[in-house]
This record gives sequence, structure tokens and C-alpha cells, in this order.
Amino acid sequence: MASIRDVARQAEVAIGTVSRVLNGGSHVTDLTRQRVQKAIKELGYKPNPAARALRSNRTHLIALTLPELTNPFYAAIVEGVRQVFEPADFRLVLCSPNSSNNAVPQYIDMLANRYIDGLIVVFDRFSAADNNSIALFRLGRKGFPIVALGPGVASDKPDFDCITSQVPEGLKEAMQHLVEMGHREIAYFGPLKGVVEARLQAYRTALARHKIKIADSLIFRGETTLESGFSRAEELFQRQRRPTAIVAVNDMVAIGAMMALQEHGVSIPEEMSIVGIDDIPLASMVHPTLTTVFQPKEAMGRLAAERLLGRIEKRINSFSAIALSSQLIVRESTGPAPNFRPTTNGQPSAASAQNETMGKRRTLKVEEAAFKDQGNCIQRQRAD
Amino acid sequence: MASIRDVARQAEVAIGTVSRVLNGGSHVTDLTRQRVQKAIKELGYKPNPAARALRSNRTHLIALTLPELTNPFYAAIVEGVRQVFEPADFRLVLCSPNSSNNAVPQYIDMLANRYIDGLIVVFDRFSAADNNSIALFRLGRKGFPIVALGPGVASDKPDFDCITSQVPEGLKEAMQHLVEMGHREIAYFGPLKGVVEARLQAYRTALARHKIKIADSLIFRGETTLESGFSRAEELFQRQRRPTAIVAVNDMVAIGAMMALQEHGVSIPEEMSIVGIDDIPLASMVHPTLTTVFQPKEAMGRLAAERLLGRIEKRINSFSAIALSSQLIVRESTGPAPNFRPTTNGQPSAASAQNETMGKRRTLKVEEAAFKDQGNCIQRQRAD
DNA sequence: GTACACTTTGGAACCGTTTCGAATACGTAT
DNA sequence: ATACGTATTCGAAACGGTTCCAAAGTGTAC
Repeated sequence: MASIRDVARQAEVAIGTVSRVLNGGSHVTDLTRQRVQKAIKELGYKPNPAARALRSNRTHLIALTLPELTNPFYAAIVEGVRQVFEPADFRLVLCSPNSSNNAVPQYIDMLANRYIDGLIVVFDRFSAADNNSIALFRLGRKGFPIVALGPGVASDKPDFDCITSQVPEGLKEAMQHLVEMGHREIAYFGPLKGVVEARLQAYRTALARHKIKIADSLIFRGETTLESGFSRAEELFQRQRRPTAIVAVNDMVAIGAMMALQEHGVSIPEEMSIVGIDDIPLASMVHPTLTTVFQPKEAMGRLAAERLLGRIEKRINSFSAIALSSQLIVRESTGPAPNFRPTTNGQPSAASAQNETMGKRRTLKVEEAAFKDQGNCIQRQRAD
Repeated sequence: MASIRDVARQAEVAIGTVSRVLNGGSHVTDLTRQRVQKAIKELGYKPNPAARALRSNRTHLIALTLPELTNPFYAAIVEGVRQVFEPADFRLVLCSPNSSNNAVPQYIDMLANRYIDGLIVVFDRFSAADNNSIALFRLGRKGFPIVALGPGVASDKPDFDCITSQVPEGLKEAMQHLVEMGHREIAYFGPLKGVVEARLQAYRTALARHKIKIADSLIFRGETTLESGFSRAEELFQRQRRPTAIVAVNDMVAIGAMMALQEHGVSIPEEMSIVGIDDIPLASMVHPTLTTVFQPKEAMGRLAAERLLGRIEKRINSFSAIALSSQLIVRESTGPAPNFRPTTNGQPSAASAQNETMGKRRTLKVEEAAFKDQGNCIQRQRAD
């Protein structure tokens, strides 16, 4: 394998000159530059990244920890991150959790040990106050480039950037939407703890605002997977009384629930309305299409990547907590509750009036593209 | 940051001695070893991976390219790979395709440029004869540690190991299963080209063996995603005549199809039988549970990792094409075709006899665990 | 022709390991 | 006490880049 010395010999210049051609290239005549580039091409020379990393303290490697691989929400974030780091000539390392342990410790380790130049941590459903986070805070304080990313990461005084989206606000809209259509028994499917706890909290707050009693029996504890949504929905059929709507912690859970309901012949939204969160591609492809709280996933990924790159290149040295805007997208999976008649309509509600021909639900067409590239609501910022 | 010199000074030994304690540790007295280890702990010393990589030509980094992130099939493979590389103190880099380009080129590059010590390429649905593969073959010939992994990777004379599973054989069983239950119009959902082409071929061969005409109208070209399965199944409803069974290129497609069918009120398997391939966890959780061709995913990952590790450590220097066994798992999503009566039964077939009470389908209980850790059918092998 | 400023190039030092030949310490046989 | 073999330990030389300082080259003004 050709080294920089071979190139220097071939081009009849000093190794320092070759290095200068390689990086930036200032203070080199065109003539010598061409000679060097010719030699590089002839020898098929590629700089040794280990040597480079050793001398410059830059591995040009970024890690991105993901709580799970199979949720398309994360795929969109990865895409956004990549859009920033690929042009900057950084390589991206994806880290998923082991079967036994969480993904984070291993990659905290990689950061502390200079395998990677920076770390984007996508917090999972577990508490942000666990051991990993403590290690993360410590590294952040020491100045390692870290960005936290995810649904509802909350930290009062972060030692790194926190990028999130305003899901609770979007969820508030969603609850409003359901209540307006007469839903009073609204179930929640999802974890009770961790970074998505804010969603459950938003659900509760919204119910309280509308003076609807919060029934623990309507809160279904589960994971964030399709499977979990499926099995929670199955549980509904062991009950004598069912809710009229389900709010799911994310789209995968919502779609899992839809699958189970449709299998049992429950028609959506006539008999049951369903709301998801994320707006993954699948949400607009299933039938009925899924009403969901849009998150600007790629924009979150891009923003996280830009902040991280800024820290690595020492352009940025303040920490921000940034929340991108999030908004309800009404599609086909939500409709009026069974028996619901608008209050302006004085008729008594028919006993079990739901059927295929019942008045078609209002379908707001939201301009989705408008969200795709925005989101710039900086909430807090503090100096370095 | 403490370096090996700091440790040597603190422990009052030479740096070479510290290095020996770090690696293996032969030719060191217990006393000095303890002194060194004490110093390492006191200083919080961690070897610099860049320096290590530079000197030893080992980055201790392995890349694994995945065609897509969201299919659980790949998650299982990742898990198997990890089981081998984590104990060996290698770090795993996951690579997913960009929105614009394939994942492979970037990571071929990483291998050629010594960012990583080895590469496991999971071939995607695209042809194995494209540009990437050619670059891969070249690197393989040059002796870079590479293992190819995936459903139906075929190469007569590989310059690296190829790990696959005998899906065509399993699919043959599945077709047999369907034909025995009276199915004559069996659709295929999946890509027509690429490494999964062997599946379509197996489907065709099986039909031919049973003297069933192969109708192009029953071959539904699609992707390998849930969405694709969903939309192909939707297309069925635009036809006046539908098949009685669907064979899908993988479980995600099969489950997508199930979703669409159930939404339209088609009961499975009474009106439509469905067969998947892979046996992802979801397959045994949906209702009805999915009949599928099991692939030993973790075992494939482990085997690929072991071969790769062997090459990296220069223990192995031959190339093998290894196919692990794959087998049909019959669950609930397949049953007798509508109108089907076993030939031993002389009764004329009733006009549209399918209903809930119709004779329960035969349900083979396959001992799944038996597959989990085996699969050792070496097909071809050639010396270095 | 000489002094001076400025650009380009050369060459050495350094980054933090591993490795290997040389040096030392130690134990045993003579 | 001396010689010798073996088990440890030392210390220097890589590995392949980047960076910085000094040297050389070039052009302009006097």
C-alpha cells in the first residue's frame, strides 16, 4: 500500500508538500499540485485514516445510537443526519441496542476513547435519568461533542444540545380533534415511563381540560412496537365495554392496533378512531390512512447533525434545547364517535347508528410539505 | 489524556512493559503486572485506538451493510453478528443505504481505505452482478476479509465466503403444502430480479412439477416491504378473479398483504392462504399466525461473523459457499382452498362452502427451536 | 547589484502505540 | 567464584500522517 512518502518520491517533492496538496492546498503552485496529484493517481494512494486520526485527533467517524432498528421513524432521522455528515466527509456509524444491553454504554465508551469524534444519542423510551445518561452528562461537561435527540428529551440544564419536537402540542390538537367529534372514552397505548412520558402527560392534561374523567383502565401500558399495539388492541376484546378512540404512542403501535381491530371486524373510524404519532411513510399508505401527529424527522436529524458538526469544528460552543414544531395531520382513521350528533343538531342520538353510510368524516387536507423543511422554534439557550 | 508513557512513568517501568501487560501479558511478573495495572487505573488510561490501528494495522472495527433498516430479518442477523464480535472486542458499524445510493460503495471504500478490518455485505434485492459486486469481488481477490450474506446469494467461484439459507427448498415444501390443500391459483408477491430471484424460480419450478400452469397475471412484481405487500394485495380487488393463495417474498410483504385483505373483510385462511418467508418475530404474533419458511437468521449472522473473524485473524484462508437449512413452519394463515375436498372423499364439492365452521386445517406443529442453532450444510468449498 | 518582503518547498519533530533485538537479572551447575 | 541458560525488562525504531520552522526561490524597489 502506497504511503505519503512513496507519493513524495514519485512526484519528487517533500512529504509536507503532498500533505498540503491533500488538505486545503494553499501555498502550493499549480505545477507541483498537478505533479503530486498525478503521482497520487498513479500509485492509487489513499491516506491512512489511522495515521491521520493519530496526528490530528479526528477520526471523521460519528456514531448515532438508535433505540431500535425497525421503526421507520429512526430511518428518517438517520437520513437527515446523513445529509449533513456525508458532504462533510464524515462517516456514520449506526448503533443499535444489543439483545442484552442498551446501545448507549458501548458508544459512550467509543466517544470517551476517541474512536469517534461525536455522538448523537437518540433517547429511547427508558428514563433519561439512568446510568447511561449520567455518563453522558459527564462527557458532555468534559466538552465531548454530543447531541441528544428524540421525542420529548427534557433536561433543564443540559451539557449538550437537545433536539426534540413539540409532540405534546400536536397531541393536544389531536385530543381536541377527538373530543370535538364526540369521543369521551379515549384509550392511550404506550409506555408509562421514559422520554415518551410527556405524551401520556399531554393526553391526561387534555382530558382534564375537557373535563373528562381520566380512567386508569383506559391507559394500556405497552412498548413502542407494532407487536405491542397489536396485543394491546387484542386486550380490548376481553372487555365488556370498549373505548371509542385510541391514541397511540407512535404510528407503529397505532398500525398494530388497526391490524388487530380489523381482524376482529371492527371498522375504522366508524366504530373506533385511531391516532398515531410520528407520521411515518406507512401512515399514509395503510387503509384507512392514519391520523397522526407529524414530527419533522429529517429536519430533526439534520439539525442534530449540524449542531454536532458545529461543536466538532468548534464553531458552536453554546448548548441549546431546540423543539421543532409538530402538528396534527388528520386523515381517515378518525371520525365521529358512534352515537355522536353535533350539538347544533337537536335530534336524539340513534341507538347504534354507526354504519358504512354514516356521514363521511371531515377530512382536513394538511399541506404536509410545509412542515418538511421548517421547524425552528428555539426554546431555551444558554451560554457555554 | 494519559498516554502509555504516563503509565510507564507512574509504574516505573518501560513503555514496552506496559504494552505487554495490555496485550496478552506473557513475559511479565505478577508484581510488575500489578504495578502497571494500578497505574492504569489511577490515571484512567485508555489506549488510543488510532495509534493502535496505525501500528498494528487493525482498527477493530467491522462493518455490516444492510439493504434496509426496518425489516426485522436484518435485526436478527445483526444480533447474530454481534454475538461473535462483541466478545472478540470488535466494534460493529451498521451501514444502511442512503436515500440516493446503495449502502455498499461507501463501505467498500472504508474497507479498501483501512477504516475497517472486515465487511459483511448483506446483499439486497438488486442484482449481485452490479458495479458494487464487481468492486467487492476485486477486493475479495486482493485478500480483504469479506463475507457475503443473504437470501440466495449465488456465485460460482466466490472470492469470499457466501452464507445463505436453503430458502428455495423451504419454499418447495410450502408450495407442496398449498397444492396438497387444493390450491391451484397461487400468486407470488415480490421482486422479479436480484438475489431473491431464486425464490420466484422455486415458485415456478414447484408449479411446473405439479403440472400447474404458470400465469404471469399471478406474479405481482413488488418490493420487500410491508407497504408493497399491502398495495399488491389491494390490486387483487380490481380483478374479477382472485387466486386462493399468496406466496410472499418475505414476511413483511405477507403481513402487509394480510392487512389489506382483512381490511376488505377477506378471511384468512378460509378465503385466502398466505405464506411468508423469514419467520420474523411478528409472524407468530399476528392473527392468524403466519405460515412461513424459517430462516436461521441469528445462526447466519453468527456464521458470517465467525468466518470473517477467522479471515481477519488469518485462521481461515479458504472460501466457502455455505447454505444453512431452511424449513417450512405451518401456522394458521394457510388452509384448504375454497371448494377443496380431499380426493379420497367422493362427495361433489359444494358451491361456496367456505365458512368459519369448515373443517379446521391441519396444523403441523414444528419444533422451531430445533432450527435455531443448527444449519450446517456446506455446499461447495474451494481452497484458497 | 543588493536589500527586503513574500511565496513556496524541504525536512524534522511529533502523535501513541507495538515489536523486536539487546541488556539485565536471576537461578543453577560446575 | 564463574559460566551459562532462561525469564524479564528496557529502549529504540517503526507505523503514516500533520504541522511548523527554516531554507530556498521569486519579484520589487532602491
